[in-house]
Order: sequence, then C-alpha cells, then structure tokens
Amino acid sequence: MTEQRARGGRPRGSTRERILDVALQLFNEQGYDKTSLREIAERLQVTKAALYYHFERKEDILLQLHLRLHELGREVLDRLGNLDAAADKTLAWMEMLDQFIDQIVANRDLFLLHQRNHNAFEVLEHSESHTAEHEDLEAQMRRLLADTSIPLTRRVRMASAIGAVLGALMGAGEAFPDATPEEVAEIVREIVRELLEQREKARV
Amino acid sequence: MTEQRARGGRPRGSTRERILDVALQLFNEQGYDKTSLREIAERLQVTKAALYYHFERKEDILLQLHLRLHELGREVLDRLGNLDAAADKTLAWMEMLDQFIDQIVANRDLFLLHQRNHNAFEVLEHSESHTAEHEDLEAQMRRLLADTSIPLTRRVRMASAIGAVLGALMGAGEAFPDATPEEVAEIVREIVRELLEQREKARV
DNA sequence: GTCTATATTTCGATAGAC
DNA sequence: GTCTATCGAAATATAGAC
Repeated sequence: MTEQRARGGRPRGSTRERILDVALQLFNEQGYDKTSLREIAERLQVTKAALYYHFERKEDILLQLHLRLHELGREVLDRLGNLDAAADKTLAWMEMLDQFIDQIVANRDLFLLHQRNHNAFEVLEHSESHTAEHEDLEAQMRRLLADTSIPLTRRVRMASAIGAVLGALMGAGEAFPDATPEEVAEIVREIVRELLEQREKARV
Repeated sequence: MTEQRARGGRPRGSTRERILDVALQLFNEQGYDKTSLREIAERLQVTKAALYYHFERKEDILLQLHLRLHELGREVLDRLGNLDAAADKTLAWMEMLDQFIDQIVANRDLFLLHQRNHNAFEVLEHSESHTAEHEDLEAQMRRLLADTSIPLTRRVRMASAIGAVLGALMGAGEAFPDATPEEVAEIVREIVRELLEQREKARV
C-alpha cells in the first residue's frame, strides 16, 4: 500500500526511482540538510554506498527532484509564452494559474519540497547546469512581475493570486480535511478570477 | 552604514544582539543548517568559542530569533482573541491581516527566516520550551482555518488572504522596486478586503 | 548493482588559560 | 568575554571485493 502510489508516468520500481521517492519523502519530513544518505539507505534496505552507484553526489538527488518540478514549470510556461505578446495578459494569467492549481493538487509533495527547502534549491541554481534555459518557474514568474510596462496594481494582484493559490493549497496544510482537494481548488479558482478580472471602475 | 540599521527598540550593539543580527543575515542567505558557527564568528571577527559564552547551543540562536517573531505573533493574536467569540469574525480577520501586513513590512527579514527555514523551526517546536502557550502564530492560524463551524468557502478565502499577503510582500522578492513597501502594502490591504468581505449574493 | 571498510572533512561543543 | 586547542560525532564520499 505504501509502495503502490503511482507517480507520473515513469518507470516504476527501478532502484533509481525508488531512491528519489524515498528521498522526497524524507526531505519533506526532515528537510534536505538534516536528511543523511544513511537514512535514505536504511529506509530502502540498502547501504549508503549503493546510493553512490546511482547518484554521484547527494546534491544530484535533489537536482533530479528539481528536474521533475522543472518539467511541470515548462508546461505552464509554454502555454504562457504563446500569449506573451497579447495586449491583455489577464486571460493568459488566469489560464496559467488554472494549470498551476491542477499541478499543485497532483504533485503536492514536489511543491512542498520546493517550498520547504528553498535554500537548498538556491545552491542548485548557483552551480552548473543553470546555464541559461534552465530557468526556474519561480524565477520566470519574478521576471513577469518585474515588467514595469504593466501597472503596479495589476502586478501586485498577480503576485497575490499566486500567493493565494499557495496559501490555500499548500500553506493551510491539512486544514481542510472536510473537503476534497478538488473542492478547495475550485474555490481557489474563483478567488483567482476575482483577483485578476478587469473590474469596470464605473461601478459605484 | 551597515551597522546602523536600527531594529526594534532593543539594546543595540551588545555582542549578543550583534550575534543574532549576523546570524539572521547568514541564515537568510544560506539557510540555518548550511550556516556554521565558524562563519558567524568570522563575520563578527571573533572566534567560535566566544559564541558559546552567549549561547549554549547553536539551536539557541535560532530560538531567540524565533522569540522575536513570537512577540509579533502575540500582538496579532491578542487583538484577535478579544473578538474571538464575535458572531461575525470577518472584521476581526481583516484587522488582524492589516496588522500582519504592517509587521511584515517592518520585519521582512524575520518573516523571511521563518519562511525559508521552515524545517529548522519545526524541530524547535518539538523540543522543550514549547510546553503550551508558546504556540506559534502559524499554528494558531491553522487552528482557525480548521474550525469547521465556519463555512468551507470562508476558511479557504482566509487561507488565500494570508497567502496573498505573503505572495505580494514576501514571495515577489524585490519584484516591485518601482514602488515603496507602503504602496504595495496598500494594494494588498485592498485585496484582503475584497477576499474577505461579505458580498451580497443578490447582485447579478 | 550492492557490499565492507575506510578516507576525509567539517561541525558542534568543551576545557582551561588569560 | 574572548582566546587557543582539541575532542568526539556524524556526514559525504571513495576504494575495491563480490
């Protein structure tokens, strides 16, 4: 029952994937830095040295988990990129956040890892492999928000919309056990629409 | 110019306070776990052993920074507690978030520490000193959001409002260099009102 | 691909002089 | 209150047999 939860559409059960799954689990429980390779090996019933056959360094384990997250980011950014030059980016943003919400619901543990080990991920960026197009979803969102050709109010609303999604779906933890993730997601979608829609100022 | 930034209304310049300031700085740059006492000592131009005169363990440094944050939390919770039994908690929540916004603007580095070192703070809670009333602001907010006597929609909106505040004031980093923190804060206040206000459903 | 054994480094923490 | 010197523990990583 614990081994069986399928992730993505990946080769299941390979030792390499099992290492990544266990690592993700432990990193979320204790944090990346506080989790030793010894602990990962013990939970997998293998020795430390076995891990080094599959990954050269501990950091590489985190890097691979980062790539899983990066794939999700590409999906979102590709859709957004097509509409980049559109005059009104509001619709594109709403669609992006809709997809973002879906991804969080489907990959909560991966987003949790990113959120709870922010510092560990930062050193990944500052090492190799971050030559150019390897840019993070978060970094690209920041660039979006820094576009001064967009009125400040709209940019702050966009940042708040992202935060609202994370706050309801991630920050609240298991605060909504009386609701399914889809129910919560639907409420958040409505909130995003409220935050981003162009209101007609002519109303009272 | 770097030494002079005043924090709170505390005894400035005492070695103990300088340790805490430098530690806060380094913890935010590299993370708590990746920051060694050697580094803190070097930046302060003292030796490691000197730190141990002021703090028994490394964890105690983090604990004191936690207490700075905890004081801010008490201020918010005291105000909220008075209105706890009110029939309509909406107004209380708005006031709380207003104060929350002020605190973030005034103590961004402290909140950053809490956000970026979530795991390190967790072990603090699970050790001593967390007997009872030492409960975290975050923990109490979670209890609030878990109150099933409140409709789900309103609780999700509350969680999103908190997230919106954090997203605009913390997550966006320095994405709004063209605006003062107060300008951004004012926009966020309006967003919070929109998210929490009781809308008259009778419209359109 | 996994093991045993060990090298290497760094860290948190202490003892005791000044 | 700060220093020098050092200890013990734990972590990452490697060498080489099976």
